[in-house]
Amino acid sequence: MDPEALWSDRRHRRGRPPAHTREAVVERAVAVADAEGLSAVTMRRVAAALGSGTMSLYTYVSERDALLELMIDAVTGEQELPPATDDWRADLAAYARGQRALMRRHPWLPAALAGRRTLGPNTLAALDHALALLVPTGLSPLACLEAFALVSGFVASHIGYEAAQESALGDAEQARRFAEANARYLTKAVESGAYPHFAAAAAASGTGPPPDPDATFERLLGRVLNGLTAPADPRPPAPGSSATG
Amino acid sequence: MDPEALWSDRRHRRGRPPAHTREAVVERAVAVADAEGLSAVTMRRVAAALGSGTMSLYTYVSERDALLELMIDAVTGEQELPPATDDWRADLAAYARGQRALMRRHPWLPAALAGRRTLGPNTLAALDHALALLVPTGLSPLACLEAFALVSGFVASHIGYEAAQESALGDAEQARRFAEANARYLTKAVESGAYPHFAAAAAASGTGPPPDPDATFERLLGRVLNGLTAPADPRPPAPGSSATG
DNA sequence: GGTCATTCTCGTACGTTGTACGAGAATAGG
DNA sequence: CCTATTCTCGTACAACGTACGAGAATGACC
Repeated sequence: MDPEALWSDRRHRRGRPPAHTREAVVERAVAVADAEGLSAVTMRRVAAALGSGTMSLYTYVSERDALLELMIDAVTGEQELPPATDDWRADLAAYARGQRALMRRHPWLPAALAGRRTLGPNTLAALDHALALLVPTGLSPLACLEAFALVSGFVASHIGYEAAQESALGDAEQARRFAEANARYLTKAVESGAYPHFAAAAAASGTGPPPDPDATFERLLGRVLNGLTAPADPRPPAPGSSATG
Repeated sequence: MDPEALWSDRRHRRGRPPAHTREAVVERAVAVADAEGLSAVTMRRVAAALGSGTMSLYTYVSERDALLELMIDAVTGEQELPPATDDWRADLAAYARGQRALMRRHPWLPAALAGRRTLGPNTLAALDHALALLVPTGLSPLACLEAFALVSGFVASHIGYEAAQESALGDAEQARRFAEANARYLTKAVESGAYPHFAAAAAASGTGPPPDPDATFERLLGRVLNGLTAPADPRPPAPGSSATG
C-alpha cells in the first residue's frame, strides 16, 4: 500500500542476494494473465511460473494488489509516446489508438484498471504525455485532466463494448453454449414486444454486414474528440420548454 | 449462468414452500452492499442478514454471480424513465443524471457492472428507454446502440473520476493515512520535474476553489452529447501533414 | 577465516471464500 | 396415511491471500 515501497526499486546491499528480480516476477505475472486471464494470477500460480516457493514472492511484492499495480504500470510502459506534432487532434487520436491496442494485447487490463488509480512511473509518463498533447487545445490544466479522463474512460468502456459485440458474434467455442442460451432468452424478450427499440437494434445487428471494429472505434473516437473543445451547449433549449425538474 | 432461470420467477407448486423470496434475498444483498461495500456481499453475510443458513441461498440463486446480476437489475429498476419530450438532448441528459444518481446511491454499482453485460427486465427496460430517447436524433438503430454505450460508459467512468477527486480532497478518515503517503509520493514525483504537465494540473488542482462536482458532470456530459450528432471530423487535417503511421 | 547481522527462501498453517453433497424437515396430492 | 417433491442447512473441501518462523546464504568487519 505504501507508494514509496511500490515504485522505488530498492538495491540489494547486505545479506542473501535475491534469486529473482521484481521485473521478472511482474513479467511472469503478465504472461500468466495474458494466457489465462486475471483470475489465474494467484500468488501460487505466479510463483510456480517463476519456479520459486509461493511465499518468496512477498520478498518482491508486499501483496497481490501491489503485483497488479506493477503489472499495469509495466504494460503501460509498452506504449510508445511519440512527440507532439502540430495537430493535437491527430496526436490524441494516436494516443487513444495506442491505449486500445494495449488493452487488446492484454485483455485483462481493463478489469485490472477498474476501480484503481495507478500512478507508477510509466503510468505517470503516459498521463503526462497525454496532458502535453492537450496543451495546444488551450484548455486549462484542470480541464486537460478532465479531457484526459474523458478520452481514457471512453477507450476503456469501448473495449468492453467491443468484447460484447465479438462475443455476440460467437467466436470462442467455450462461450458458445452460453451465447446460444442467452440468444434464446433475448429472442424471447424481443418477441415479447416489451422492448421495441432494443428489438430494432438487435434486428439491425443481425442483418447487414458485420461492422468493422476499427472503423467503429475511429468514428466514436472522433465524436469524443469533437466534444473536447466544442462549446458546451450549441443548442439553446426551446423557449417554451421548462426544465424537467 | 442460464438466463432463463435467472430472470424468470418460478412459482412454487409442490413440496415445502420457500421461507423467503428471491426479492427479499436480493434486497438484503443490496442493503449489505450499500452499507459495507461489494466485498461484504458474501453468501454467508447475506444469509446471516436474511436470518437463514448459508446454503439456503442457493434455493433462490444459482451462484454468487447470479446474485450480483439480480442486484444490478434490482437497483436499475429504481430509476424513473419519464416519457420523451420534444428535446432529445435534455431527455438524454436527464437519463444520464439518473444513472449518475443511481451510482452515487449505490457506490458498489460501477464495480459490479464492470465486465458484465446484465440484461434483466429492468436493465432491458432502461436500455430500451434510452434507445427510444435517441430515435429523434435520426441515427440508425445500431448507431443508437453505440451512442447509448458512449453515454453509459461516460457516466460510469466519470463516477470513478469523481471518486478519485473526492478521495484526493480527503474525506474518509480511514483513507487519510494512505492519501497522505500518496501525496508525499506524488509531491516527490512532481518535484522531480519528469512530469511537468501533470505537475501543472496538480498545482491547478491545489489552488483555486474546489470544482463543483455537479457542474463538472454537466459540462462533460454536454460535451459528450455534443459529439453524438456532430459530424465525425469537423477539422480536416492540414494539407501538408501526412498521417502519423 | 571466523563471526555476526542482514536478507532471502519457503513449508506450514490459519482464516475466509464459494459451493457440492446429502440427511432431515415440511408440504401437496393421492 | 403415504409418497413425491421441495426447501433447509450442517458438514466438508478446494482454493485463496498471507502471517509466522526456522533455515540458508551472503556482505561487512575483526
